[in-house]
Amino acid sequence: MIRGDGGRTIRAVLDRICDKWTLLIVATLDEGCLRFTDLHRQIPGISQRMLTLTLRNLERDGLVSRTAYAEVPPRVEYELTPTGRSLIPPALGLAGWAMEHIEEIEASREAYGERPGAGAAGA
Amino acid sequence: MIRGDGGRTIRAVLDRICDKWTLLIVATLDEGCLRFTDLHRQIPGISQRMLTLTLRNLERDGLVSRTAYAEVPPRVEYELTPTGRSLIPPALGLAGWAMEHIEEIEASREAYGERPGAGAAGA
DNA sequence: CAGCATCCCGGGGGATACTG
DNA sequence: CAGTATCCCCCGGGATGCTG
Repeated sequence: MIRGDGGRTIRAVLDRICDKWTLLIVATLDEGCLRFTDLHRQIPGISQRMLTLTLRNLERDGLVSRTAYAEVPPRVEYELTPTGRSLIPPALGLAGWAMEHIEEIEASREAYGERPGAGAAGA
Repeated sequence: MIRGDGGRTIRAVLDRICDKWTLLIVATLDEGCLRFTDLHRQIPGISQRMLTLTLRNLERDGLVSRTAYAEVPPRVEYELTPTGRSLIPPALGLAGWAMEHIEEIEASREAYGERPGAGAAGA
């Protein structure tokens, strides 16, 4: 179950992969080998700072491999490791759920606040 | 696929359910109806502030229902809605992955830094 | 018991500028 | 091109205290 041994273990991993960008990067790398700039372009809102940091973490955790080619115009390619690729299916599961339910979630959020009696407790 | 329509839609939902506490709370509520204090105790690290806020968001998004009993010792019960319950399976998928791979992730993290040639680029 | 208000700090993370 | 370093602001989120 999700909470595992008191939630500790799972929390650790969840904290790691559930940040703002990790899943997006992993998902993007599902396409295959990509260079830094490619990733940067394919992931709209990300800053190169966060891209770098997140990639470093992913590399450190063994989910992504980094290959630098010592060429004059530097080229660095990022690719999912087998472990990283194994994250794709469950990530797809979550993404699937997200896509299936986003509309009712947003509808519910709209409705909220119109509540009879709900004091609309500030932001 | 994960990135959906350019990543926008999915990002929205992911940002919502991937925060530090949401999945833990949903997981805990999988047990059934729980009162505020019960939740507070079952989720070790959480502050009542974050518990309240996260519950409010979950309620707002229609994943959790809140029932307040107008009794003298106030009693409020939280329960997963059908939508909320539908999140359990994919969440379990992710949790399963986390449990299966946490060891190699932590091992990989240990190994990192010992890299031959890796300039140990500061923090 | 449930939970809102307030204070306050750390750090997540964007923008910008510089380097190999 | 692929980063790194710096500045700096914002807000996540813990601690505490008060109310119904």
